[in-house]
Amino acid sequence: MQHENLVGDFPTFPKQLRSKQKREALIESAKLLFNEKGFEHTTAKEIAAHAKVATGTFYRYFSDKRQLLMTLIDNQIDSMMPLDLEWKSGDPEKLLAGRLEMHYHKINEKNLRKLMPELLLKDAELAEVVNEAKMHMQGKVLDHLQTLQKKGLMWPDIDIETLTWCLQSMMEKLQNRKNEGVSVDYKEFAKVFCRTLFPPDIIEQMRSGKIKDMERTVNR
Amino acid sequence: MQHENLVGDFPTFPKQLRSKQKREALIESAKLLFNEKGFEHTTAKEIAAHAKVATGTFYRYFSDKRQLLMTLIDNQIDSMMPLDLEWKSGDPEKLLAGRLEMHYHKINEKNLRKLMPELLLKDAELAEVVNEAKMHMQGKVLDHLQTLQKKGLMWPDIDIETLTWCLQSMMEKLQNRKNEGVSVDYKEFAKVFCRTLFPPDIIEQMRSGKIKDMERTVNR
Amino acid sequence: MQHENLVGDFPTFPKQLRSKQKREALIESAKLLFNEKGFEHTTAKEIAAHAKVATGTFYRYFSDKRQLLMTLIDNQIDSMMPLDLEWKSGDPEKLLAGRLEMHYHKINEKNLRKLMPELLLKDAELAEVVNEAKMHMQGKVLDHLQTLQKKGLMWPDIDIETLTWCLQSMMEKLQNRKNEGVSVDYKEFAKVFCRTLFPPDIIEQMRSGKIKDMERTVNR
Amino acid sequence: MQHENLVGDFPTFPKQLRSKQKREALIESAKLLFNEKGFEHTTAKEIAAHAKVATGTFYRYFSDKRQLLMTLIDNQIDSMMPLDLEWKSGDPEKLLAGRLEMHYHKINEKNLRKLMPELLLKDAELAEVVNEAKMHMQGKVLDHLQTLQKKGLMWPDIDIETLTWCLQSMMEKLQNRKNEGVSVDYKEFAKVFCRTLFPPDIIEQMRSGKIKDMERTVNR
DNA sequence: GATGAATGAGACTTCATTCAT
DNA sequence: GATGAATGAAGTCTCATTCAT
Repeated sequence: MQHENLVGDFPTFPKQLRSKQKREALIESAKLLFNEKGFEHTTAKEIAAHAKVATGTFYRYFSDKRQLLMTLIDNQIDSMMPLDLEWKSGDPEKLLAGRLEMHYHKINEKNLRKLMPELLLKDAELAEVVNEAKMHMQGKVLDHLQTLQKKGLMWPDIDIETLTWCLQSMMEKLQNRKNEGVSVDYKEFAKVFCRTLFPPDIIEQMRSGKIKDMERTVNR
Repeated sequence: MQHENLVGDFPTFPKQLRSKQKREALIESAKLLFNEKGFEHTTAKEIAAHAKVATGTFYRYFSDKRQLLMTLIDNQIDSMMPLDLEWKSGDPEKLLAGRLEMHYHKINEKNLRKLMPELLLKDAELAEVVNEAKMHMQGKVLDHLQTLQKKGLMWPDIDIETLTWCLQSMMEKLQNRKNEGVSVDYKEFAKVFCRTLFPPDIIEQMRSGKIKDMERTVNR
Repeated sequence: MQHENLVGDFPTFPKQLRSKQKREALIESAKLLFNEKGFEHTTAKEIAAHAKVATGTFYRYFSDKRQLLMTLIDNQIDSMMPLDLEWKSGDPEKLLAGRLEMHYHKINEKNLRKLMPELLLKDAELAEVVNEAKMHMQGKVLDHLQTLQKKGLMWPDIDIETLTWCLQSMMEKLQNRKNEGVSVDYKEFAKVFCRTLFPPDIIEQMRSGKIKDMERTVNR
Repeated sequence: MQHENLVGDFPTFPKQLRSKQKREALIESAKLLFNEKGFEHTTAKEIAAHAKVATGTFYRYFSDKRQLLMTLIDNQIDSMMPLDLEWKSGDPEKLLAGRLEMHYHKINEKNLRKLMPELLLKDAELAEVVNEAKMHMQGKVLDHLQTLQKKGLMWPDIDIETLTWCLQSMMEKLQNRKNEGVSVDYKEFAKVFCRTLFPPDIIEQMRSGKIKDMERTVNR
């Protein structure tokens, strides 16, 4: 039969495809609803309904609500990428402002937003997963700052770990702020961040192009 | 007997006293359990049991769990006092380090800890209460920094609101960190904060005593 | 002391008096509240509060809520007196209208009103008490009507028991109606009742005074 | 097989069927238990247990106990149809006796019995629903009696509204009586009702066939 | 696989009754 | 006796999860 041939063109995929779509729909719905009403106040039934599948179907794809949350967080962790801190020559404040904007743009596309805070406090396994990811990022940022410090581009007497932590804290808070719907002027934040990171003379030099290739130059 | 008379002056409010104690016990238990397992995962029954009273007694003192939380937060809000920023002459980093230590010491005595994050996102009334408090504090800090900026003690080209926000963010995060049990080296944080606030030459002048009475000096 | 003498005039009564007053207050409050919100929806605490005594005091005077209800009903039963059916000469409709009015006036002074219906259905003991009272009244009415029938004043072929029951039913319903606040025109009801009781020629005779002493006369 | 096709025409709505059955079971259980122990003393859990479903299932079909009661009453209201009063020629007492019997037979098949009295007094919405139904019926009866009065078949000087109310009251009481399990001799009641409605000469005429078609005759 | 009705444990809350003061 | 805080059993209702179709 012709019909069968037509169908045959997608031999076994349709099922798997539909499956994947349902899974995705569930994840999307969960993300949306968790953000809107919080994990505890979102019911499995609601998620299923929003994803236009039956309640029972929920449990075909996820062993339980918690597991769905885990999945969500797994997805999100990628988005918790560290801020790109590859300094190029030029005005560091402008550069950073641009980086910040892009960073948050990327993040907010797949953000779990307000979800995590309380949850992490109660679920050891969850907390560990997230923490590991944070550590990893923190490490990357740390490396960078250390390099910069070695090159003499940063305050020499500041503890890099503390600084890293401060940076990340502000980044997280900034993200919260965005989540709350407050518009953010990246330029101003970049200014503050730069003051925290670099001594004023270095900023001046960077701005005037005297420090061209920050990756290699050490000129103090 | 005279003693009896003396005692008689506080005509033994046993009921009221015990009442207050029970109320306190409930509050303490709630604080503990909320922090341990989170608001949603703590039941009224548990709180009552932990406070060694009957379930019904819980409802004598609080209309429900949420109201108890409100009480907790009310208590805590006082502790969300802004950091004391009255700059005296002397090394600003040392000064700030001392202030930070004292600030967090005070706060942590009555801390709600990990409680709030998720909750605030969903409960409009709650959020408002807390937000108002935050606004108030932010206002105080803002005033201070504005004064300092006018006196020419701070970076002249930085947006004070942004700066205030950054400071407060870091303060909050620092508190979180303490809550997580990580020990904090206030000195290092003070250093970072000072870099963010003051240009290096000013710090130098403060340190060397050239700026003696920061409250009165205006050297623009 | 004079004062003691004055007081002494009511040597031990005051306590008992106050006691009685509290008891009465409780009963009154219960009557009021039961009528307003129903037995089940009235709490012991409310009754006590309304009577301006402590909750515990309630249980000094009544072993429990149910017992208070029993007391209420005991009081009320007296008021379930049968309608006075002593026929005098004169217009029977006018006579009956007056009797009806007085009857309901007396009843409504101490009425439990809407209370009983459902309650009686569930509490065997309660039901029995009330039923007994009803029987007793029914008996009285029955006697009267039988006498009237023997005298030939009533429809001769009607079953007196059925008639009695009908009368009482209407009386009860009439009371309900009053309780619901509907104003009642006793004259009209009297007319209907009379038609039910007496053949038209008898009514005519009664009206014209031909039947003078209904207690003794039999003139058919 | 043909049979299978035939069955296929009612494509076996097993879910919906079972659903309906559960709903019915709940309603039946509620009716039974409400009558047995009263509304307030019956718990949702009990109803569910009696209907052999889980507690939660109760709440699938009814938002709460009260709503179930509403349903019950809705069902019952149909049965509160007014007594059929279409008079045909013949002995009016016999006719009425037959009508009464049939009327109560129909009603008692789906009776809520002792349920309503107290409930109606407290639940405004409930009371309204029932009252409306009553009004409607009262209206029908009223119309009939008015017609009869205009035709000169009834006591001319009696207020039809009062009479209607009396009739309905007795009807309701009669129903109560049946509910209490007392057997009822409809003949006797019919006799009383007829005396209340019709003057004796009319009854005589009806009986002797002089008033043949009561729907058309007007002998004023 | 999909469906959604069914389940029942457990959270929340009320209130009759007791009891220490 | 009086008080009213305390008790805890019991009712209401929700929702994560299962399971028959």
